[in-house]
Amino acid sequence: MAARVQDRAARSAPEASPKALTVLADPTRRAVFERLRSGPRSVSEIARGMPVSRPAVSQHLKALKQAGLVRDEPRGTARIYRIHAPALLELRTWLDSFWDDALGRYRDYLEDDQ
Amino acid sequence: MAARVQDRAARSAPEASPKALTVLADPTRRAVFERLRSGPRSVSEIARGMPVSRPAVSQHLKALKQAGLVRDEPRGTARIYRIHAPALLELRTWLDSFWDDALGRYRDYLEDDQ
DNA sequence: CAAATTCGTAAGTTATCGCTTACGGTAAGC
DNA sequence: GCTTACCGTAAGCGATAACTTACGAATTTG
Repeated sequence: MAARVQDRAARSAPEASPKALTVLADPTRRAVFERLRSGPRSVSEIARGMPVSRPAVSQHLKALKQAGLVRDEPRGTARIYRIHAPALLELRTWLDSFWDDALGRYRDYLEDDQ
Repeated sequence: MAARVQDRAARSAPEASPKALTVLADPTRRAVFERLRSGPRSVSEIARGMPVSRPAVSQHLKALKQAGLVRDEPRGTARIYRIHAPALLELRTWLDSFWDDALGRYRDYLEDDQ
């Protein structure tokens, strides 16, 4: 079991944490992002029924785009936004590597407590 | 393939997004959290070599604790902090459900482009 | 018991962030 | 061609958040 701890330590990679974490912190921006979960939407469609103005939604979409979380595409005068999966994978990878270390140490912690 | 899309839509759960997301947004606080990745540490040990003061680290630890991401334990005059894995699982679950929808739609998007 | 170490919190300051209103630019409809 | 719809950005404002310094509480050490 000492070997297990050593393995985890070796796996602790000096990995950069994704920008997605910073961007997804704001609740309103998260709501915008989650509206794209069921499929591509235009800006007006996203803003419809939200407690903030349409320009505010545009600003959130800009931030999401810069973080690589969404892609946009013109469609007449409208602009269609969709979730860009690869950025989500990056976040997932970061969390997974973290999860490996944390869970293992958590098991050790519980065993020691026993 | 229409059935696949339908399955994904049915799996779209009205799930609350974890507080961990808000707390892990700040880069400095993320650095504090990542210092606990290799094992439990005292506050002074965490603050050593960081660009912010020790009280700042204490404040970050307080936020992490309120989000359930860390647990603390007195040890003489010191206080030992460690990562609390279950909160990490909650974040992982949120991301996973998101991932299912996004990845499927991303595949559809690429196929349509083909 | 006194000195030293470790830590949390309060108070105050500064910078950043999210929002609104206002405006201009572009494409579709009549 | 003129109007309408849709969108991005600039400017300005208010609120929040992160940081520093200062202080006091709790524990160990000599």
